[in-house]
Amino acid sequence: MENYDTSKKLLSIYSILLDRYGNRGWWPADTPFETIIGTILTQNVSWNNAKKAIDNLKMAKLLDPYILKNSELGCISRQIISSRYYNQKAQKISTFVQFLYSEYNGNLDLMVLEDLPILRKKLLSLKGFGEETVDSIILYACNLPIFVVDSYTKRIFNRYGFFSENCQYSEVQCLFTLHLPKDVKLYNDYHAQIVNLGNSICKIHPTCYLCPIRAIAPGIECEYSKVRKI
DNA sequence: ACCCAGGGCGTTG
DNA sequence: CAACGCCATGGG
Repeated sequence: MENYDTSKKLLSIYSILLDRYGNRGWWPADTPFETIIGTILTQNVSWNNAKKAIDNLKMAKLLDPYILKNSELGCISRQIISSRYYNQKAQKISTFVQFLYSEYNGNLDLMVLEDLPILRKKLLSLKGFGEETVDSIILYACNLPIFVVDSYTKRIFNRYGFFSENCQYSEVQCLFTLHLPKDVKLYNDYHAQIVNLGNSICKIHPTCYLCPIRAIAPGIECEYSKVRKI
């Protein structure tokens, strides 16, 4: 937390969101394995669509590493059509469970013991697993401290003037990790609050992602010059 | 009929 | 490396 002002602002924004929306209780899943499947299925699709796909996998008794490892791709993709890009996502699920067995004997508890930077590098090497998905797995399934960045995070905090447009994932991630205490609970709920904000913003104000924060956070100003059409 | 959701990869210039 | 096209559902 080298820059006190930035730390103060970020903590202040979180505090306001927490007061207003309450702890989001992420990730919405029964098990860490379900969380991981969820991170794959929710790529560029609404959670509603991803959730349906997970429910279908459950009903088909497929939501299990061993079962999935021995399932045909078509068998998996049939159950996850609602999640969009279902063929690619079936492949990603298959890729992960094969990785889980080859590296950790199919045991997530062993994966969690891995050194964080090494685990991150290994997961990033899997086809279809980019930074956001990998960090979501590490934070929400492994409960290890890494800050997750998504398009909402970039959009919202860019408009607060925290960084320039078209910034790299790592730049945004550093903003949070350098200025917030390294706390899994905080990382967990902060990202959840941002997503919640992104999901609910349009209902509050159709043209400005910042207004809800601004409305509840006097003193933290929205840069309207940067506001464009959603 | 639009629009866009809790991305990532491969291919261009 | 940025700017695309591609993948290919469902709710508003």
